[in-house]
Amino acid sequence: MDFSGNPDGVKDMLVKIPKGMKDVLPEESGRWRAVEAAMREVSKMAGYREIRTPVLEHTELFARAAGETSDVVRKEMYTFLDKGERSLTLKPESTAGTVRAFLESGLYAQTLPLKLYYVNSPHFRYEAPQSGRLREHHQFGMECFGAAQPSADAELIVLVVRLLSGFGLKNLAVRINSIGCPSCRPAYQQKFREYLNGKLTRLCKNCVERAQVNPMRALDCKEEACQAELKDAPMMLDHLCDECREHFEALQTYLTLAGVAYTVDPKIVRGLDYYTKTVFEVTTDLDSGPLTVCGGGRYDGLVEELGGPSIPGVGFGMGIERVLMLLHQLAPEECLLKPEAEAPEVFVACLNKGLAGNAFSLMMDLRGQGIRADMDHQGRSLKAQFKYADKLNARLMAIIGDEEVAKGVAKLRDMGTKEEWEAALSGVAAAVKERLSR
RNA sequence: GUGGGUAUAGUUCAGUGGUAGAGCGCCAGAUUGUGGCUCUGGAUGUCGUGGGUUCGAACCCCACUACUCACCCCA
Repeated sequence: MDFSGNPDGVKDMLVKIPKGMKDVLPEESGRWRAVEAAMREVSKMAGYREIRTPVLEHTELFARAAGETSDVVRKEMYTFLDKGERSLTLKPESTAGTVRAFLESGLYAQTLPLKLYYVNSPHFRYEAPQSGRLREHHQFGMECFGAAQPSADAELIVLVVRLLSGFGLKNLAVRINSIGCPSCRPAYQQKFREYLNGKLTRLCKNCVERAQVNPMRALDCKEEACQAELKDAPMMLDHLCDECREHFEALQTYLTLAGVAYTVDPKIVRGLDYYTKTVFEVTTDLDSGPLTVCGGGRYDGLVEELGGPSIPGVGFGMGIERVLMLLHQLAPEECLLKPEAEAPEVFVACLNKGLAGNAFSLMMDLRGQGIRADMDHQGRSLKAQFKYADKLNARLMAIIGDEEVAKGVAKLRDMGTKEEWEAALSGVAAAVKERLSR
């Protein structure tokens, strides 16, 4: 690439992807399509249907849904004013937009539950990028509206586990918790806040702040000192109301019925304020520590919070980049994800440029009959065409020289076995299909 | 926001003051109708940017920028 005509520095901006963004190159895109296809398939099997919501929403929507005190809203949103002075935000998560669409389109007036999924939904968070954490990432997510029963929570968790293990992923841990509901959480929060207030001098700066705005966040603080102080802290699980406790117990019964292993982790609280009752995470252990692949929970108050009727919801989000990252670490024989074949089935070569037209016609004929075919566009020598075809991983070659043209045939070569034979031009497609089916 | 690390060919990187290097990749030839292997040859660099020290800087010093990892938080 020649930038000699550009002033200094232009190259850096012009041919430079913005921070935290990533291109999906052809090398990778097949894997993306394969995981997306699997996600669509499991969704369909469970009666979930696809929804696509815009990348932009009104800033207020996320502030109301995620909660003003959440880190996402406080410091990680991509927010800007458009030309009409409206504050818009690139979505940091998809539940809020899904609820908005659910309400705005009147979907709640239809038969419930309504089960929705999205796949490859782009999300943006303005934060320092690092391994497994980009500013733009993509999520597969499922949301179920109007299902108050714990079987709906369990359905999602089981589906996630089966999806991921279907890819060949192992060492996945399902962790669940209940963070109560408006009838039991406030009393607990008061109690917990009082506990924290007695320890303020020994907690980290963040936890002191949390004690005021959102005390339960202190539970998953990574500071060892804080964890030590929290050892005897009151836990939400011990303060659930009857309804929440029964819900949580039933969820565990369903998971057991499905044969899904899980652990109860009373310290999972999640970063979004809208969750009620069930919260869960699916994590995997990397050298660098645990990595959350999927997180979700129940949000029975969210639809109402956003101005709709009182309709319960439950859902999750799964980071597609993270799933792909884990698949990448698997040994080839462990990875059960099979991207579709893209290599040419036939590469059409010609002996000299004068025969390029014949090769072109044959290639087009093969494509018309559903065969992936390719040819050289650089005027390469025959030898170089072989090398090129080899690079492309072509299964067969069809060679056209002056002799072949005179006889009205093409010479076929199996690139694996080196076998060669002739086929009449009109019968090349049939010969190729016969060979490929072996 | 806080703290590390890195920046040299298309790419991965070596090079600790004195001629700009290697592997891989790319192109060509050995093999004028045949790929993978081998051998031979070839092209490709303002050594991130700006300043300083020095007879001399890719190398030492300062600043800046970018990237990257970790913390925080999350998918």
